[in-house]
Amino acid sequence: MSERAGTRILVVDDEPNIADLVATALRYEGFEVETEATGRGAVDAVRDRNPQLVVLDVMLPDVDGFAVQERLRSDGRRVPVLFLTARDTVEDRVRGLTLGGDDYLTKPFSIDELVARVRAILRRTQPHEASPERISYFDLEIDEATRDVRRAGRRIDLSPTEYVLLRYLLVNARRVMSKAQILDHVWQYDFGGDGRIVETYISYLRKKVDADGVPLIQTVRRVGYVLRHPED
Amino acid sequence: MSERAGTRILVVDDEPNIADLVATALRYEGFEVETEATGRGAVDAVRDRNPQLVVLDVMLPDVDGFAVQERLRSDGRRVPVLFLTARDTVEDRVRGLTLGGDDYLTKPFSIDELVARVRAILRRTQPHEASPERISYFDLEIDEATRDVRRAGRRIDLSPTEYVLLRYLLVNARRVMSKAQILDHVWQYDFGGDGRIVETYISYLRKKVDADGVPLIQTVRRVGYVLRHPED
DNA sequence: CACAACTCTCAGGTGGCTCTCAGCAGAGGC
DNA sequence: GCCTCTGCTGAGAGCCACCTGAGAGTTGTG
Repeated sequence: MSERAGTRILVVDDEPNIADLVATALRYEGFEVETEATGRGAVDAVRDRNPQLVVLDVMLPDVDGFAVQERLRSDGRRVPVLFLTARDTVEDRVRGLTLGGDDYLTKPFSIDELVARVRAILRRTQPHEASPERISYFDLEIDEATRDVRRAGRRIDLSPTEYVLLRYLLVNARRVMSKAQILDHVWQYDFGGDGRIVETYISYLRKKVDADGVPLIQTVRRVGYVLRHPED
Repeated sequence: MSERAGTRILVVDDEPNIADLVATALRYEGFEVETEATGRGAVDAVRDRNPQLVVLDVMLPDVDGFAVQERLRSDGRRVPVLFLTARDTVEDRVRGLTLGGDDYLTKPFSIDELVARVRAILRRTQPHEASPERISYFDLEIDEATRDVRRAGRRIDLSPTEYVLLRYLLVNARRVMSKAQILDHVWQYDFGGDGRIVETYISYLRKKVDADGVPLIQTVRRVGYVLRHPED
């Protein structure tokens, strides 16, 4: 975490709610974050502050995100970009993005997914930056690169939502997370339903992860859920 | 990757988009890349920087690519060249190129094909450069030199696109690749369609590659495709 | 010029994933 | 022990990602 203290990230979105949401989440992860609302401001901010990564909305009021990237390129800046796009804008204009270490995420996204992408990009561009590809607790392990999930060496198949939920619990192993926290991190930020969906997905996970072996997914009544060994 | 860190490549194209595309892709592979937009600039850059390989557009505003090559030869430079040509130009003038360690690629090309050619040339000219001609996973193997594809020893016939797609999955075995990534790397850079073509070609590949034996080409719903043994 | 190979589009069908809901079980308070 | 509240889980609806066969258009070849 402390290695991350010097890592500057610029977040560019004209919706203050989204910019705040993303900035807050990234600051909590230990990054230094600044926000901009316009393409023009983004170009200036990159010049001034020289961030290691830009989170960039494609739909901006003045210059669109792709133009901002080209501007940065022609400036000779090699800063990698994580684009935020609407679902229907994606297919056609995203071509070529994944070549240079850039990536994209469709709105609405989940915070945990955003953080995971940010980490993945920084891992590629700053290899010395310590942020492990493998996360494990007891006999449960996740490989971020291959999306492999293993319990005692045996491979487990998870759906996307199940995977993000388990990763969230694993990263916060031994810490009780409330249903509200889980909803905020794992589900898309515009999710309208209530916390009962978390119960459902916990149930799915238990069937797959805790099927054999000690149960690692624990309920803490009226508080939330933890990933923890019963005797730990 | 680290052996490649000292390998300098010069990219010469007067269209900035193409030069950027190629440079970005090669940098991502770990090469040191510089770009030039003119034949004259290319000759100077080769003198100054002494690259191990030149990627050279045949159609340049001032001196054409072949003339640049002759100029380099008469300078006593033995640097190998990968020519980029339009489909309808100069099929005849390109013949005989492969004798000198050179090669060519017709525009529009796919990034993965370009990278493969670059690797092949460097393999020939810098034999110590570690980059295997054979790539294999489980009982599936391909030979880059002969374009042989074998499953459990049995030869498999693939169309050009099928081959590039399979090679991409094979190089990234056990890693889930999104349709966007596949499109960016495997299809020609000017392809206008959407990701459904990937589904079609995955279907073709399955019929040929996974016809007998365990299915290696796996769908990860809402994420992408992987080449992976089911129990691995 | 006919034929074969290849690329790409499209539409119908299928199944996986997400989410809702209701009934049940277990924990904790009294 | 009884009651209430919280959480668990099976069933199922709806959506949409994906699969595949058919065919059109193009290019290469004998």
